[in-house]
Amino acid sequence: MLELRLVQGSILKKVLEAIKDLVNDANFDCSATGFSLQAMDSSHVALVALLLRSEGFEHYRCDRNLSMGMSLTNMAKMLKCAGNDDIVTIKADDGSDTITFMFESPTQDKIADFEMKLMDIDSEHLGIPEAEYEAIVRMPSSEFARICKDLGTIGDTVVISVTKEGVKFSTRGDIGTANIVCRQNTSIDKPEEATIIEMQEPVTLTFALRYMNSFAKATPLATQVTISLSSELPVVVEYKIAEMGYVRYYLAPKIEEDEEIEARVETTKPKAETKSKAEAKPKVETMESKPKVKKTMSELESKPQVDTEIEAESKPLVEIKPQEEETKPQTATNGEAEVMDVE
Amino acid sequence: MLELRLVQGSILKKVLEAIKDLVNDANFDCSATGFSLQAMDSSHVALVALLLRSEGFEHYRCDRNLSMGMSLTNMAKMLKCAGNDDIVTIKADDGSDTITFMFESPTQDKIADFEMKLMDIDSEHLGIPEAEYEAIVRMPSSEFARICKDLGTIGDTVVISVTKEGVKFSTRGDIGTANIVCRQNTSIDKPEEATIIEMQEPVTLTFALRYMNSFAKATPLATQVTISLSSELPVVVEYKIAEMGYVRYYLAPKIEEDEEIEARVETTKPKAETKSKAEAKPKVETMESKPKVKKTMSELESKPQVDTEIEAESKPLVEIKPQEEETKPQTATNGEAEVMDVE
DNA sequence: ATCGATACCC
DNA sequence: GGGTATCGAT
Repeated sequence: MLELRLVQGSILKKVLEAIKDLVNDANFDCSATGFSLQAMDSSHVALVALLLRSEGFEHYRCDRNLSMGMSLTNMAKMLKCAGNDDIVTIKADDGSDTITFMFESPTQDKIADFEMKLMDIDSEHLGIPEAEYEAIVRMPSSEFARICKDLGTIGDTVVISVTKEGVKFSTRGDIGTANIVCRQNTSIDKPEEATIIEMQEPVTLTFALRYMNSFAKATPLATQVTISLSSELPVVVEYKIAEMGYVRYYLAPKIEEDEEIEARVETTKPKAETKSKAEAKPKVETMESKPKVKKTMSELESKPQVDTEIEAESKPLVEIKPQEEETKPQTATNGEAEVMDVE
Repeated sequence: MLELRLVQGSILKKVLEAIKDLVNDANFDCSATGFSLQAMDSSHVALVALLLRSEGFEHYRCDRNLSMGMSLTNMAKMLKCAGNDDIVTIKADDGSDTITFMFESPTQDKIADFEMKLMDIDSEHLGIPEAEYEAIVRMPSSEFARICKDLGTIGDTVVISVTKEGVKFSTRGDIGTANIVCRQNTSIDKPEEATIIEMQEPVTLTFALRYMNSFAKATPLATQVTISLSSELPVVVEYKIAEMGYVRYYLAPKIEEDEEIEARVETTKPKAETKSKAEAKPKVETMESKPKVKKTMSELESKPQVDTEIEAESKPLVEIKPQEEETKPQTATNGEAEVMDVE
């Protein structure tokens, strides 16, 4: 028996808007600790981790650990039917293959319940390491979203450089180039507008704007976003959910090549294990971009699904593997099992 | 070396929104006088003239006259990346084939620079005559925009009639007819809402609503619009830009035929010199409109490009020529050189 | 079908 | 000025 009552139902609505573009189907894990999810995006390039701690719910009953496979698309559809001020209750009976979402209007004059079929999703629980980051940038989430959106109109990738002066976002595209520098500012009176940089080491990394813009869908969840960067590690983009937990996105950096190296790569065929695949949806653009060897965070070491372990604070390994661009699902090019069978 | 600093950067954003629909590529001319542009719309029917006087800039440095060809589409894209409160600086080095737009947030915490390639646009500088107009209507720009939009849902052309009582906008379409009369009102307390008519002679002229609605994109630039009308002259629709200059649109009137004449024209093939051409982008609309003989302001006497002459106050001739609907570029039907080579 | 742009409302 | 909703484009 599962019964989770969330007074601020809009949080769940926003959470689904924040992840449904990236992940179509996923298992929600429910334990005494909280309600959580962890999934690779459908192209196996990025990873989403959600945690809603039990303390954040008005009422939280979870008799035994459950892993419930859901279509996030359909779940989002149902949650859209909840008013922003509605109280949302999630219910599931033991052994049931459905889940129920209940929406109560603030006045209690309207009570709705939506039942959704669960699905069997074969995923393994991924371990995500705690890591030390060379630079952590904290900035207004809306500003980060605006920058990613703007740069996305110019180019496909963003180079993020952190120095102690500030953080620079750069891109380059057919129509020109763009650089946006945000200086550190400890806005004391308006902490929501602060930009704070904790930096051990200057870092410069490159990422696909396409994913950054997907991550930015979480903007309504938090006024601030935290971007944690280290060379050779996936970036972590985190939106804290007040009193409850977070949505975190992980994305492996692309290997940045300067022009010369790029030229060399052209003649050197990408090796098999780099899994260079054609981009699934080549944008209609000058296809001048040479094939590049990219790094991917494709396979995370899968942790045996001991249980429906909630805490993401466990510390297994993350292997950085060569990155592929968005791939057609399951055209596995090596013998390793894919992390998820569901795309 | 060019460096223009505009504190109210939103003006430039609005200017581009106001002209980019009409003109795809154009030369910006920069001289000690100011920053200006003059271009025919892509179908060579309407003309846009922009002037931003140097006095309106916080800092204005223009060592020598420059004519810089830009893709207005791309320039608009970049300016969209500026915040509405940003300070915008335009920079170009001598001999450089790029231009840089710098955006500074009001707090100076965010500084962006966007570099755009210039293009070589073969345009001649058009002379625009100062003319006496039989009637000048000054009215709220939003009201004018609303009228054009509304009439555009009913018909394709608007008949503007000015009498001393007021100005009447009329149209006729498949579903019926519409007449909107605006009476003169010298709103003293709210001058922005005034409608003022200066009239020597009653005037009635007909214009394509399609263009009027493009002109109305400039509405955010000014609370009032000025419409200057004379029989046989292109209408001038002017939006003043506070402290800086203006955006002016010129459009030749159509020859208005009543039903009987129209019927006759149907049987009478339009003469060669009327240059009736197929509409380049036939909107998905009931193509019942019979071919009509229209007047065009297609060829303005081109003034030799003495220099990057800024002032539009020079007074060459405008020849009123039979109007064509939007044409495929450069299917010239007579020996005269087209005014612009770039479409 | 999805995304982006635009128009309207708060 | 921001958010939402609708419409058009890809």
